[in-house]
Order: sequence, then structure tokens, then C-alpha cells
Amino acid sequence: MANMKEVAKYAGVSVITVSRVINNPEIVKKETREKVESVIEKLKYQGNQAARALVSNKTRVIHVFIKQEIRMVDPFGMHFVAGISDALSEKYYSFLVRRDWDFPYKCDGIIAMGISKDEEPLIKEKFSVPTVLFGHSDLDIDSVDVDNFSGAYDMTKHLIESGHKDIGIIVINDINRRYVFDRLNGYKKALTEHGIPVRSDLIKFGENNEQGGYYKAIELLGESNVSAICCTSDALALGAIRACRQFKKNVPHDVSVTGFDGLGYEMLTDPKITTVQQPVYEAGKELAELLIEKIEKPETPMIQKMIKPQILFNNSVFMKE
Amino acid sequence: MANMKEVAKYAGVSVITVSRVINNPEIVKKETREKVESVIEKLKYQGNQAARALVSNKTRVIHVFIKQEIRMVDPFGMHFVAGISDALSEKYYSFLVRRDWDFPYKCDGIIAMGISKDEEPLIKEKFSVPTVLFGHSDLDIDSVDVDNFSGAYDMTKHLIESGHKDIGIIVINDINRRYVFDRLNGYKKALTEHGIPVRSDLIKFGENNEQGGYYKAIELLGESNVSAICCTSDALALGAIRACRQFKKNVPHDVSVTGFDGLGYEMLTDPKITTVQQPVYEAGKELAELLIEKIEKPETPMIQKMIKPQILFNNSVFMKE
DNA sequence: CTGAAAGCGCTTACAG
DNA sequence: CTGAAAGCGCTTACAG
Repeated sequence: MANMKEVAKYAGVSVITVSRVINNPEIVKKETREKVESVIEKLKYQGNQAARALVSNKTRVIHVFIKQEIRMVDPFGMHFVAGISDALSEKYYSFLVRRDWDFPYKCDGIIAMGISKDEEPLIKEKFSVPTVLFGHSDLDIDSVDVDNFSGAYDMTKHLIESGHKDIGIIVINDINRRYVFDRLNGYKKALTEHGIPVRSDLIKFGENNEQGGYYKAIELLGESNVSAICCTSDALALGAIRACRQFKKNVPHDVSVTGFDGLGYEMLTDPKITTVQQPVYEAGKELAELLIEKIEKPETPMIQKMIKPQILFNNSVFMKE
Repeated sequence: MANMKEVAKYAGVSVITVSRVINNPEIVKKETREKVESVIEKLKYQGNQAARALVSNKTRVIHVFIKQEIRMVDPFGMHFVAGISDALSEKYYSFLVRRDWDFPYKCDGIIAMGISKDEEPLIKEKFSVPTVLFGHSDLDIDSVDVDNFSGAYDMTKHLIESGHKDIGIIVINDINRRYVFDRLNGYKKALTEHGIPVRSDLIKFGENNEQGGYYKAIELLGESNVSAICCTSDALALGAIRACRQFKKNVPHDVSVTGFDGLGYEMLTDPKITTVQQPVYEAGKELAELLIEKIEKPETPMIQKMIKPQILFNNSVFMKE
């Protein structure tokens, strides 16, 4: 594999000139430049990334920081990583996934996901390279998020427009996550906008799994006359549907159930769940692109972006009117 | 960020000794080693990978070569990458996905997937670093594969033991892929072993998608009296089920249909498809571990491993007896 | 517009 | 068991 020195010798110039032709071609005289370029072509010269990294203090490696709680093999994690991988590979950046705040290797930038509200300060403290966040925060940090508020708002509105008024909600029981309240607030706003009072007895907080959805739906069905249950995850919705079945309520005819995520669980039940589809792949991809931008042009102004999710229409919502 | 020189100064040794503590701790005197280790700890020294890469000609970057035909966002690609990511990240190797045979950056090793039979020679020709293959080949190259033969054999045997004798098969129409014939041969062996003649009129080759499964199932249902159709992918099985419906055949009561893959498509239909579940995540993970082994201990003998897939029992097979 | 020199932070023989 | 010296392949001021 030819190196810069050989190219220089062959072209009758110094290595510095070769370096310039590669990095700042415009400051090299045209003839010199063309001569060097033809030699690069001929010798199939490929820059040595390691040498470049050493001298320029760039590694071309990105760390993807994903909190332990998030399983890599779940659809959520996989879609996220797939989006990142596609964007980074395009630009020849490599990456690895780290699970701890401390890490023995350097990188050019970090993509962080699954950070809870109380951990946000750690980002500034622990990460000394450009960092972008999946989610949103009060920090002045670049981020891309799924617009959870608008997703829950749209879904609740869809229920209302389908003729439902008594709409319960099962909220994920993790008060340290912003998206939890974003979704709850979207629900509240849709109700309020349509003149439906927000009733605290229709708001239940449950563990984010099938069991949690089951228990909280049991409560809703036992204590109230809900005609629709808005679940803030598909896992919760699966449990809610089981609860309806136990109450001899047909889904969707007697009770409508909606989900949130749209990454596969919505298909596991009959009827399939009408849900809010999170664009996780897209979020990962945009985060990676944003990070590269920050690394290569540090003066880029801060960007905090929201991606609007779409409703995935299936068969768990009954149109009353 | 502290460098080796500072660590050396602080510990009262030379940089060489620090280097040894990191790379060959066993050849350094215990007290010296412990002293250096404590300084590394105290100064939060992180090795500079770029410098290491330059001098040792190691990049700590792996290229995952995935042929263009395979979409990264399909479950197959995502599970594969997830397995690789988990294994590599564990050892602090980063990776990127490449889609072309030519590539401008160096790496320590390559994980290749989706290589067709006629492209196998290109591996030796184009890849000059340790390479492991998802699949199997006639080359002396390390590989991990799903045991497609045994998967198809097990499934066919399951059909036979459920009382089926007239079993058709829809084979993926790509004669350049080894797994295609592995699956067909598994089917044949199961039949032969149970004294059932292999009938060429029950073997159809179709495009690997829903349409392909539909057309070929139409042929089977029209020309023969099959009571079971063994599809060599879940996409094919989806189409086969549609064909049965058109023929007013109930699945599974009139015709059993089986799939292959088990990565999500099997849930898209009612009844859900009994299928062979490919351990793609595991294959990716084992390949990455194998590759690291090859890189770090080049004298490791060649390994060509098969992972046995399991049948995912759903509701598309009828037990006749 | 071009080049000589220094240096990025490591590792690798080679001595001792 | 430890260290001095050379060098990996580049880029970055600094001269000219």
C-alpha cells in the first residue's frame, strides 16, 4: 500500500504538497496539483486514517451510549441502531455501543439514548466530546426526539372523532422520563380542546409491560365506564386487551384500545392494535447526521428537532359515529 | 487528556514501561506495574487508539460487508447487526457497514454476509484482512451458518409425523445461494428417510416474496393433492396462505403451510405460521467473536460452524393423527 | 506557491 | 526487568 512519501517522490514534490492536494487542493498550483492527482490515481494511494487521526486528534469513531435498561435486541434498540449505522457508514464513521458512563476509549462524538431526567446533568459532566441526545432536555444540547406530545394528541383526537368521550389512559409509571408526561399532556390537550373534562380517575400509572397494562385496565373497567383505553405503549395495550377479554368486553366493539410504538408488538394480538408508530430508525439516522455535522463544523448552531409520529391504523378502534 | 508521557513521568518510569503495563503486564515487575496502574487510574489515562493504530497497524475497526440486496431495516439485517454490535462493543471494537467490494478505509477484519456462490472467489481477491463469512463455502474461510439443511429436515419431519405424506415445497428461486439447496436437500432427506418418494411435481421454484409464494402455491394446489406446503421463507408462506384461501382451502385444516425465518412475518397472518426460526442474532454474534479471535490470535485454526435452528410452533400445521 | 522541520502518541526491536 | 532511539504516516506552523 503506497504512502504519501512514495506519491511525493513519484510526483517530484514534497509530502507537504501531496498533503495539500488532498486537504486544500485550491492552494496548490494547477499543474502541480494535476500531476500529484494523477500519481495518486496511478499508485492507488489510500490515506492512512490512523496517521491522520493521530495528528488531527480525530478518531472517526462514534460512541452510541444506550442505557442498560434498553435491550439491544428489542425492536426499539435495533431500529435505533440501524438508523445510526446507515447514516454513519455512509460517511465512513464507525461506531460501537457503550452501556456505561465511563469508557476507556476516545471517540469523536456520542449519541446518547435512554437518559432519564435526573441523569441529564451527567451528560455535560461525563462526556467531553460533541454529544447529541435522543429525547429532549433543558440543557443546551443538540437533540432529536419523537414528538410524543403530538403522537398522543393525535391518537386521543382520533378516538374523540370516532365518537368516544370516556377515554381512559394508562401512563408508563416512570416519572423520570420526559416522554411519559409528553404523552400524558398530549392526551389532556386533545380532551380539553374538544371540551371533554380531564378526569383523574381515568388516568392510571402502570408498569410498562403486559402485566401493568392488564392490572390498570382492570381498574379502569371496574371503576368507570370507559369506551376507550389509550395506552402509552403497545406492551400496555396487549395487557389491556387481555383485561377486556376477561371483562367479556369485545375489542374494539365494546372497548377501543390504542397503543404507542408500532414496532411489532401491535401485531401480536387479534385485533391488531391501532397505535402511534415511533420513527425510531429515522431518529437514529438524523441524530447521526446531526452529530457528524457538529463534529465537522463545530460552529453549527444548536438544533433540537422533533419528528412527528404517524398513527398506524389497525383494528382496535371502534368508530361510534 | 493525559497521555503516556505524563503517566510515565508521574509514575517515575519510562513510556516504554507504561506501554508494557498496558500491553504485556506480565513482563513488568509487580511493584512497578501496580504503581503505573494506580497512576493510570488517577490521571484517567485513556490510550490513544490512533497512535496505537498507526504504529501497530491495527485500527480496531471491523467492516461488516452486507450485499446491497439485503435491506438493513429488514429484521434479518437488523438482527444480524445487533448480534455483531453486541459482540464487538464488548471488546471495544467499532464497526461500520459497507455495501461495496471496494472501500477507501482500512480495517482489521471483515464480516461478510449475503455472498452468492459465484462471488465467493472475490473474498480472497478483494479482502486482504481476516474475514469471516455468514454462510458456508468451499473456501478455507472461517464461517458460521444457520444449519438450513437441518432446519428444513426438522420441519419436513414434523409434517410427516403430523400425518402428512403429500408435501409440496416452494424453493427460493436463486440457484446461486447455497442455503436454497441446503433447505431443499433437508426436505428430500426427511421424505426419503420416511419412505416417502420425492416427487419433482411437488417441488416448485419461486421468487422470494409474497407473490412468488402465491403463484407457486396456486400451481401446487391446482396440479396435485398436497396436504402440506413447506415454504422456504415466511414471505413465500404468506403468499401460499393467500393461495389456499383462494382455493377455499382452510389453513391448517385442509392444507398445512410452514415457513422459514421466524423474524416477524410469521405473525402477519391468521393463523400464525409455524416456521423455522433462524438464529440470526446468534450467528452475527458468533461471527464477531470468531473474527476477534482470528485477529488477535492469527494462528487460531479455521472454524466452520453450524447453528441449529429451532421450529417456532404456531398454528398453520394440522395434526392429522 | 512550495518545502524543511517538528511533532502527534504510541510500539518495536535492541541494549543493558 | 527496564530504558534510549527510531519510526509509524501524516499535518501544521513557519520560512522562503
